[in-house]
Amino acid sequence: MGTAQLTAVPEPKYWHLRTVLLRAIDSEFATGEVIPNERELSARFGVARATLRQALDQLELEGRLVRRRGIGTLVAAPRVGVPVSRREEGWPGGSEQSWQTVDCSIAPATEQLAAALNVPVGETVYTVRRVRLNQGQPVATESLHVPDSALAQLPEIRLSGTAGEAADQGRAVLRRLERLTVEGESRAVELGVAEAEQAALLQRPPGTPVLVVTSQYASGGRLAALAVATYRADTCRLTFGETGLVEVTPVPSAVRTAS
Amino acid sequence: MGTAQLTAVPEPKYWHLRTVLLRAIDSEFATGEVIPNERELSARFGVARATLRQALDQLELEGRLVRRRGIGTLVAAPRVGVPVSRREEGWPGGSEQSWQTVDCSIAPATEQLAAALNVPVGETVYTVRRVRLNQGQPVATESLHVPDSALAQLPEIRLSGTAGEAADQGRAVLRRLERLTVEGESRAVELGVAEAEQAALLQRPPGTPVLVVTSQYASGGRLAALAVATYRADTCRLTFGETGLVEVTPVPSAVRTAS
DNA sequence: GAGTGGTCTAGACCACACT
DNA sequence: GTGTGGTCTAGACCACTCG
Repeated sequence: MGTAQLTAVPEPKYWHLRTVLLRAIDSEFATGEVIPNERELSARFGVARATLRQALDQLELEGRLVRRRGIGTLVAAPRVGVPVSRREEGWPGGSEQSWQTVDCSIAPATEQLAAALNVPVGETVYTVRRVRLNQGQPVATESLHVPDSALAQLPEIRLSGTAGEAADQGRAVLRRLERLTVEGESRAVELGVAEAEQAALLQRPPGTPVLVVTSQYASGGRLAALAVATYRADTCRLTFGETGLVEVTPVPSAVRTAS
Repeated sequence: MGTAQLTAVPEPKYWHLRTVLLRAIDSEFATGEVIPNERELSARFGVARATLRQALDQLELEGRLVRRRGIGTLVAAPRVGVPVSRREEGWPGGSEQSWQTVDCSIAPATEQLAAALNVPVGETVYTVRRVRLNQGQPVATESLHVPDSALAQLPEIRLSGTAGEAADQGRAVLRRLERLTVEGESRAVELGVAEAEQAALLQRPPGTPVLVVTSQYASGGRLAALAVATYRADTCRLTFGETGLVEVTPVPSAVRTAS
């Protein structure tokens, strides 16, 4: 008991390591720089590689590190702010260049989907899949579900190009949606992980943490469309700026006052 | 090459395990039920315990499982929808019972905080810390930063009770804020991890994933307050319902059409 | 081929909750 | 005390990127 009261609260090694590494990457490394490899770091700190990796896992979840197989571990760039609230961004017709239609499928509503769209089971539902790009990199995927009955009052659109192509069909659905007057929209955000399909579109391995944004669009007193978008949690900060009155501050994630 | 094309894409074991376990908890277990312990599951599936734990980690991140030391691993309840957009919820004065003031500190703005609030370094800033409760359980913590200059035009409030108490002081600041007319607010959501202080308030271990909500409130053409709230990512689904026209659907997280 | 991160193993001990 | 999840170890091999 001679050395008592040292680290009276035995904080886990990996958590302490995270703190040490966080300070290091904040002060000694620049964005995009590679930090020493895992075997060297684990040796330097006198821990097993698995323990060191636990610390790196945390920092990666926080978006501070990026690990690339065969390359190394890099200091991540600050997260990019991605607007999701304004209709111009989330709804077809706005800054179109940020969304890119992948394909479209037509199928009768499953029980689950029918309940979410508030339509009878078996009703025809269009599903448009899109990818959102930011500076050339995919940051989100989206599945936009539109029941056929919501499009019924809208004029049909015939495409000039090769009809029948999946992506073209998706674009046709989007064009018709543009003519819809949206009276209300509500959104929900939660944490999820990307399954194989979405992970591939995001160019990330399965299990990648994502922010799942569920958007409901109301028109004519009913639910006209349901969008489920998954944003890369490591690189994205979702912004809901109703009014652009105040510029978005960088990231005061750990704002502390000396109390 | 006799057994070729079997599992041509060698999916990691832990990912496959996750899929199997997910199906199991969806079909064979009820909310709150404990699933077999890790040592038994790892034996049953013929994998090391660390590999099994990797699968459980994923499911816990998705909010499907809750692990309690000394107890076991339980099937988690569906995430609760937590409104964060409407002023009545996030701004003082609304449904007061959901937020509980912890304490308040007064300090000159640090460089970082000054930049975020757009005030000169050293200006007096009130910081009110609150905890948001949902059905008795803490779901979020918040630090609300208010520069003194934003309160200058508001009448002072003298408390009837024991003045000087930290929580009372916080409530006094909140009461004054209620009288402020807010013209604009913008929000950002990103993924983070809870540090020691916040983790304790949320009754979770450090490193717990959280959804960090940064809110800016504008008044009189300037930034009047900055709130940084951390919501438990495992139990919360943040809802941004501008208009309550459409009820929020359960969770169509993996809505798929047979394509 | 050399170096990197990703996966997996088979153990060990600890902290905690119940009985 | 017994059983649970939490941490940690010291290895091994694989998949990928590069020169």
